Amino acid sequence: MMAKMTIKDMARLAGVSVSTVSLVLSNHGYVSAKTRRRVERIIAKHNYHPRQSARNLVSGRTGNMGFIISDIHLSGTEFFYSRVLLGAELEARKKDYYLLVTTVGDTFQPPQDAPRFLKGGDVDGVIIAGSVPEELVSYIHPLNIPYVLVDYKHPSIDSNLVQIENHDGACQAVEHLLRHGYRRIAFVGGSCRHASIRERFRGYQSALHQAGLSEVAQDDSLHFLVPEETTALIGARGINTLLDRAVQFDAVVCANDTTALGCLNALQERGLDVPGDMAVIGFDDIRYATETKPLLTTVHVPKLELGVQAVRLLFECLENPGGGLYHRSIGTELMVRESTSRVLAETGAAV
Amino acid sequence: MMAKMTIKDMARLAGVSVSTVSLVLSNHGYVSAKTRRRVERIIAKHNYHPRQSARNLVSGRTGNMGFIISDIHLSGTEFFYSRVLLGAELEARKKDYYLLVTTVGDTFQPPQDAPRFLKGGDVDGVIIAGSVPEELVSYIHPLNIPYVLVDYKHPSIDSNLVQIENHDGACQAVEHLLRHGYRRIAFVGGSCRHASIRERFRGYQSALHQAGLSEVAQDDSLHFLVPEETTALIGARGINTLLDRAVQFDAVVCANDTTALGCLNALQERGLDVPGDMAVIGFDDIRYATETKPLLTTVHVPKLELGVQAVRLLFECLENPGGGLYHRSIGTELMVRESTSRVLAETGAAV
DNA sequence: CTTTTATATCGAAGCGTTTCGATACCCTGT
DNA sequence: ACAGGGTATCGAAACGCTTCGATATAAAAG
Repeated sequence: MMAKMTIKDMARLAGVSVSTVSLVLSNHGYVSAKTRRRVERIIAKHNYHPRQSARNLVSGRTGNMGFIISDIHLSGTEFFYSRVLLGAELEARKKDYYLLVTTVGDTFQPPQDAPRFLKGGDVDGVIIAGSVPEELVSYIHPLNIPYVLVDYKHPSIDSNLVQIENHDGACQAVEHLLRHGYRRIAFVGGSCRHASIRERFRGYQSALHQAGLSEVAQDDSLHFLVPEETTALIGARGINTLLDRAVQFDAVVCANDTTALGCLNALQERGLDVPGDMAVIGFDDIRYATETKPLLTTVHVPKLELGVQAVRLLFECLENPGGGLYHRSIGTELMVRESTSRVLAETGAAV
Repeated sequence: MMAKMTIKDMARLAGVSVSTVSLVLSNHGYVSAKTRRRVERIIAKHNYHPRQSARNLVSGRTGNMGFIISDIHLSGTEFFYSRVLLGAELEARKKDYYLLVTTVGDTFQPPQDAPRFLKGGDVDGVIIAGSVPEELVSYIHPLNIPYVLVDYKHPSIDSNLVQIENHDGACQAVEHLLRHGYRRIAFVGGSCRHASIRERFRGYQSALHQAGLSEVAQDDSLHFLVPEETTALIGARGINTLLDRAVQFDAVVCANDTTALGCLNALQERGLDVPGDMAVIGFDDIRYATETKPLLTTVHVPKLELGVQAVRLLFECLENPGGGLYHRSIGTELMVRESTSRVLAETGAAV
């Protein structure tokens, strides 16, 4: 169609200088109301938009932020990080930033596998969502580019962090079960190398301690923890393992919802009723939690909010360079649904 | 740390002109082996990388492609489009392109809701994954910017397309069921406004026709189709509706795996055995298909490949402007697992 | 009525690249 | 010995924008 309009064209058409048009655009210096109107009309009429690359060139910033996620997390396990991405996008959009999304595999060779935007300096900051190879963090850290980790933590490097209150969430879960009369509470989960999962397990333990049930908290025959990525299969295997051990338990806290789904299936298959014979509680509140039978009681994690806060935090780093590290904790909320309502069910029956 | 290195610094350090460094970088004109080596050493030593915005400014291109996906698809339903995104990213990376990811809601008001990168001309092309508001396509189409639709089609506007061979896939599914002796085959699905789902339904019908079972293909009491987005709940509702109609059927083809999961759950709850009493077959081959009990037989859709092809197609458009429209069809593959293996099960029992 | 001060506009430099001639060299072939 | 062509290098313009003075006018202050 027509050639690309530039700021020069706008200036010519409006009968003013290029600088004036720029001032109108940026709302910076002095421009008379009359001139401003005229320029704005011309701009609107020709649907002119400044070229970002030109702006970037002079401003030195890029207007981009990198979003790194492991390929497994993006598309392999659950919707969790997609929602974090969505939240980040929405927030970045507000500040007119673009998200450059890239993925990393589970191995990471420093120079080759590094996202291009890091080498090229094409981003002003980076968000890393979920667990990634440690080497990635070690690589980025000395790069002197602001970055924030979401739901992940490097074992030795201190970074900007947006975290879930996993400990507290797991406590809520256990306390809920205790309130409903469950006492022998098991824990099932995969991915125990992930800090979040470990925190959940600790939260589970400390809530039991608090309640004077230390023998349950300590009883490893009630705990199924494996290093593999969490899948429904892991959950099923966990439940079956515990049941085959012939230990007594009447409830199970799962490391996340995916695991819980596996538990639900396995229990159903073995003819056990949930929540009649056994309560099941998840963590994350992914969508399937509301599509199971029975509906899954779980600890809701505000995933969008994680993304939003990550972006906000990153902006704070940008505006305040050398301002130390920030940590942000995002609270959880217990969603009571059907998989734990033994008491409610009984009450219901009594009515 | 140290200030940003520029091409000038490299030139100075290597004792050559800026243009020579540029020539080395781009591998274009004549550079003596000796000079090239020297320049390359300096570049490597200082870890210099050309600023993308400067390059873009002069080249006129942006090095970005837009990736638009509805927020529902990104994080609401299934992993399907996340994998398309992943495939697209991997392919774009090969050509040194960045993906600018953005989402659209289910309503779309032309100027305000339009992705910024479209207005600002910050992308060289656009990929649209999954169904989006029609207005989005109407908006982009006249913009004179190459775009390709993945697994979606505007009702009246002709676009570059990457499509799934839905019709064929559904035929494969039905033929598989027929081979295994199933005859009264139902169809359950949501989102029937989506072209892909409709094609699957048509494929289902035409395979039945081929087999001389037109009365099944035409019998609407065997078909459950609703306009809502597909969820497991829809699948459960579908199965229950059909069963409550008291029509005879021994197999069900689902519009996608999510629906199939709902069917599986509902059937189990009603005490029906799969595949003993009823075969269930899905479409898409999402990860949960391999985590159900029984494992779900389904039509595999190569999701990564959809993304890869979309990017390739977009590049063809870029290299060949005004070269007409391209259509690409991606084939499917039947994954026979447990939910349809009545014959195999019988055989197994007989052994 | 002159001196400040605030307001309005503009020209030009500069951001970091690529690319288009221009220049200079060294061979070859005649 | 000289035209011509391949090789090697460079200077300068251009890409589209922001921003820093400079200049000019009008309003406020002395």
